[in-house]
Amino acid sequence: MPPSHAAPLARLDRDPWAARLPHETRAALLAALRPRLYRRGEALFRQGEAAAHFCCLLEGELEVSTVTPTGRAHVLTHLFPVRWFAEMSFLDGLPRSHSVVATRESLVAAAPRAKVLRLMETHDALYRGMVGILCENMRLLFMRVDEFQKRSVEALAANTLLNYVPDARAGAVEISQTTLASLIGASRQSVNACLSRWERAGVVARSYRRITVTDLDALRRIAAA
Amino acid sequence: MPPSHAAPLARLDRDPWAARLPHETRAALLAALRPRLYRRGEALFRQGEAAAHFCCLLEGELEVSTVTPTGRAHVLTHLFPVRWFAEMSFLDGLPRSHSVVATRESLVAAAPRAKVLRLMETHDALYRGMVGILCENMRLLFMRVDEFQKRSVEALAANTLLNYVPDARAGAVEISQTTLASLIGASRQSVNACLSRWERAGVVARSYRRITVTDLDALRRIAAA
DNA sequence: GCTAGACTGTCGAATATTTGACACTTCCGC
DNA sequence: GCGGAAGTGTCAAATATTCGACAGTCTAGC
Repeated sequence: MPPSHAAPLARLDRDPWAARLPHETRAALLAALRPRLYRRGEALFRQGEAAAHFCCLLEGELEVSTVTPTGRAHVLTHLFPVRWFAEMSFLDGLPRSHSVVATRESLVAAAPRAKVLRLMETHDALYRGMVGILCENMRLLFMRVDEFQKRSVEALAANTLLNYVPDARAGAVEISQTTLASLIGASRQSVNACLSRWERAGVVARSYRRITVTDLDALRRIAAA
Repeated sequence: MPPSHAAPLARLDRDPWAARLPHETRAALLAALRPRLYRRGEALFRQGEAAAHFCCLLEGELEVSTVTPTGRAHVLTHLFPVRWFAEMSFLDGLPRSHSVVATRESLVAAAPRAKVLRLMETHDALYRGMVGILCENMRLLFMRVDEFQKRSVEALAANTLLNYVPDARAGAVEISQTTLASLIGASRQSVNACLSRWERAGVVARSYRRITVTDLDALRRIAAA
């Protein structure tokens, strides 16, 4: 489905975070947002750049990644709409810790940092709201670290897949095996072998760039093991 | 060295975070802090409890851990003085995500949440300062996730050790191999084998509950590999 | 519609890691 | 000072994972 050009910010009407802001604050923030369409593969910003915007993904999908000092790129996670992001750099003013790239055509609304900072001077709720987003993301990150203390590809793949299921339609997670492997830092072959085993057991179905979860409970059991 | 009972909060004189607060704000926060001595093994609070305090470790060492739904305990990290903590639960008011236990006799100053919240109403710098701590810790956590995308015990152990070196005296990291293994989610035997190899190569020296790094550059090279 | 580039499925050999076992050491608390 | 709990060093067998290779499939973009 192509992103809607007519009323780009319309999707924010149903965003629970924005809804919790005072009416006037919310209106002021929305007025500062500038929507922009990104093509597949296009970068929103790169690791190391200065924080310049507070952003919201309205449609599409974004990939958050880092390059290690040695040059290898690691995918941290993917973002799905509606999702506010880039709040950490915004709040502490330090350079971006990650690169963000559109993995498909995506609609992103961005508010310039200077403008939002000025807004915050009079709208305290905006600052507090952003801290709320930060806390939420930090709790997710803690869960992520927890998952990594299981080292088997089986458990890691199951956990990662489960994290993506909420953003999937009908249990079909649109992710390549190669990317899934990169998310957990394993080789694509071992991930493939794992999925192959699961398919034989009737837990998932594989197809090109897509994994369909057919037995969610079984997957959960594998993830917990 | 036994914690000093005379002027427990004296160590905060040289804490850079507190120093950055406005004089009056800093004084008000310090007035709200109540120092308490914890014995080895004693818990400050448990995962799932309500946020009740904003805390600062003055002396000793704390262990941050979770219990997974299956009941297995995982060590997330250790805290060393001077270190403010418990800011996430404080800011979002949600239950503690981790348990915190003293691994040796430790001096901790804690300020009741209600009192600090009241303080924040008039001292905005306190709120902003706490958000600064949160951002800092989140960036550390991001680095942690990054490290986990290397899966070899060798690289994980090296990275973890490097993280602990700044808190060590003369390169001697006081940590049991068993705990190190739990930090990276590997078996103690493979960690031991790894350390044994490093010792033969002259990178570290092993002794009871202590690992002394003798060739920091070599360790860094291993961590990056 | 074609085609280059990306993704998948699978193999065997080479490594790395876990597991269970056992003897030994260190140190904390009584 | 002693006893028990916790930690260490090492082993061999069983598993799990990586790596290199190769043939085949899919699809975005021209």
